[in-house]
Amino acid sequence: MLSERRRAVLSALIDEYVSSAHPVSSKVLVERYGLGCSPATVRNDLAALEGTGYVYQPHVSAGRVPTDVGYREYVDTLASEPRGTYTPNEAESIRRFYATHELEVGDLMRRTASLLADMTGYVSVVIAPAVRRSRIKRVSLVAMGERQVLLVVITDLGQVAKRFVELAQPLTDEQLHELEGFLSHSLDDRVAEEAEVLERELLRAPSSFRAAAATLIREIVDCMEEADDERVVHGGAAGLLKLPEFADSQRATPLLGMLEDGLSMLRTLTDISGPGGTVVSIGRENAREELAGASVVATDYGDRDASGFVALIGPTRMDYGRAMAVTSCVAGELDDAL
Amino acid sequence: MLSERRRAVLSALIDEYVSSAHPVSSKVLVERYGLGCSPATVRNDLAALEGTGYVYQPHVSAGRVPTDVGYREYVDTLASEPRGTYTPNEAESIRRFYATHELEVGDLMRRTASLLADMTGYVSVVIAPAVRRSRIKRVSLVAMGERQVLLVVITDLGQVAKRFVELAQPLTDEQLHELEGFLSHSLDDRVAEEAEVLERELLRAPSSFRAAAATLIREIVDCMEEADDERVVHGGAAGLLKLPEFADSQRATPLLGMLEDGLSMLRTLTDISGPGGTVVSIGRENAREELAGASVVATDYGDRDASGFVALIGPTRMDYGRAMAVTSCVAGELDDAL
DNA sequence: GGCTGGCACTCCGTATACTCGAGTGCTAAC
DNA sequence: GTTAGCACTCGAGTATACGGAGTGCCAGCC
Repeated sequence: MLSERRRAVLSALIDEYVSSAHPVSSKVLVERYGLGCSPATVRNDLAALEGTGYVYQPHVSAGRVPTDVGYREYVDTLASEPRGTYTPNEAESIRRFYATHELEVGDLMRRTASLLADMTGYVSVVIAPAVRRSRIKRVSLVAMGERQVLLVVITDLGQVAKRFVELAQPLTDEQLHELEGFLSHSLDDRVAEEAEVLERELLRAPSSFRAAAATLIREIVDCMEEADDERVVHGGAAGLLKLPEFADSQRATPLLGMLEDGLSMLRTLTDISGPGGTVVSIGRENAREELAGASVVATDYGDRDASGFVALIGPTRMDYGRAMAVTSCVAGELDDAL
Repeated sequence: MLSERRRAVLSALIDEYVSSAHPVSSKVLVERYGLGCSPATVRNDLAALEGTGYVYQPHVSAGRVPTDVGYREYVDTLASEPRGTYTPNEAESIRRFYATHELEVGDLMRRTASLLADMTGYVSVVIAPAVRRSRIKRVSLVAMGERQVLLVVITDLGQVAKRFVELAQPLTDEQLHELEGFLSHSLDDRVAEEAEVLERELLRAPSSFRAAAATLIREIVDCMEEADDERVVHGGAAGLLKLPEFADSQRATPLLGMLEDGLSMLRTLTDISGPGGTVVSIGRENAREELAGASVVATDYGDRDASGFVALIGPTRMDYGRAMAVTSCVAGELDDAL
């Protein structure tokens, strides 16, 4: 499809544009990227690349800028012939970052988000493993009033879901304790998603608190699902404004607004990424209008039991090679950490 | 000190500047604020106010803009003669917002932050009650490996502190269960701050796991203190960019950066606010450079057992009356909710 | 056929000059 | 102490001119 040199020209143009943020001229390409031909030749190639939609000219006497399609081509070639875009030192420092000590999931996510943002200057989004797919390890019932109980569910990853529950009938401390034991024991290693199974367990409950157990099992499932709404952590939002494409605050507002709404971030990212390693979604490829000028690089981590995503959001003029390398390296470390 | 009319002129000037964001002329003041005198007279007053440092002129042929000192004067008079700056409807809708249902503290904080930001358009910061001052209600120990234990502490407000702990010696499930019971029972209603008391409890522990109990009590205190680093919630950051003073992203970056660092927000706000109702810190009055162009309105809530802050951060050109009214109304609702 | 040097052309960004108008300070009169 | 009148200042907006960067195309060359 694309001749060897044209591919090289496109690649050089993108590299240059990524670092300079200015339309790239034929002269610069020849001077800095050793293409072994004259500017005039490169101009012919650029005209051809413009014909196929890979680049465009902001105005007649300007250099070329990559289009979303151009980036897509670039990324696809990149993926097939990966090259190291960070130093071994960086990989090593990521490794050391996670080696420090065993962390509880929430901490792990927060620190991961900071690490990603600090390393790249882009916005990072980290999605923790779904609580409703984690194995229940403990159910605690803490009496808070006459009929009020604080329900706390602890999972195998150390995640916690909690909620106040109003019981229909008051229970004595002993009953509550017994109920807690019953729930902890019979739900041990169970997953909220298999709700029917949980209901079945119920039949074994002593009749004295079967009604309360029924309420609680429903509440457990429900509050674990609700806890999932808060498994989105992000970092580096302030860094966004330092990038020229978001220096105009009008361009940045929609994205920052979206970032604040964890739930919509969650949906957007799950739409983009499947369980298939690193995924890149460029500019208008994104379904959401807020991401029209942005690209997302996402990598999944974990196994079927506990999985989530690690993502970077930057301008379409993003260092894709580096972003992909960093997210996959970090995802790999998360795999190990879990 | 300030003559009756000059005070009125300053007040009118600030009201006008707050809503228009443009330097205010003598003419506008007379026309819109019924000062009952001519523009020339107001000009004399303005010149006097400039002499005392309450207002300044960006350039010779511009109107006047309030200084930090001017705002301070305005706020102090405002505080002594409060006037309703939101409609009864709004107070009612705040009340209804909290009446919906009993919430766990984390949810309560998040929703409060959104409410404040939505109502005012400023950035909101909410600080949850200190975990280390809350009463312990339950200590859960969940075995995660040979010697690894997930420690979860639940407090009377439903807050949770957790951490992985590595025990020196492996314990059997029964020992762990017993230890959990011992800790839950002997630390019930205790506060992490009274660490010495906790240590004393230790002497009552059965010798079989006294060593483990010692480790755990230390970890409990420590992780409750650590949990306090994360009790800061904020909202409305994206709204900041819509304000003309932060439209230039260079001005917004430092503030947004600071907001991302929960710990430094916590310190800053605790420095500003004491346990004394609503506090206002204007522009350069703030110790931190990042807040030089911003004002903070903070109100404390809760009692000695469980207290925190509710704050709004906006430009110095802030609607102080409204901000103060809204924060204190919300703080009052939080008082009731806890 | 593909590559290259030369050249005319386009259009952006910047600088300069100019005008208009808003708002002031001052003065003199009430 | 207040006010009307007036000269003055300076910013914001508009028009104009200019230099330069970069292209497209053509003609010649390998």
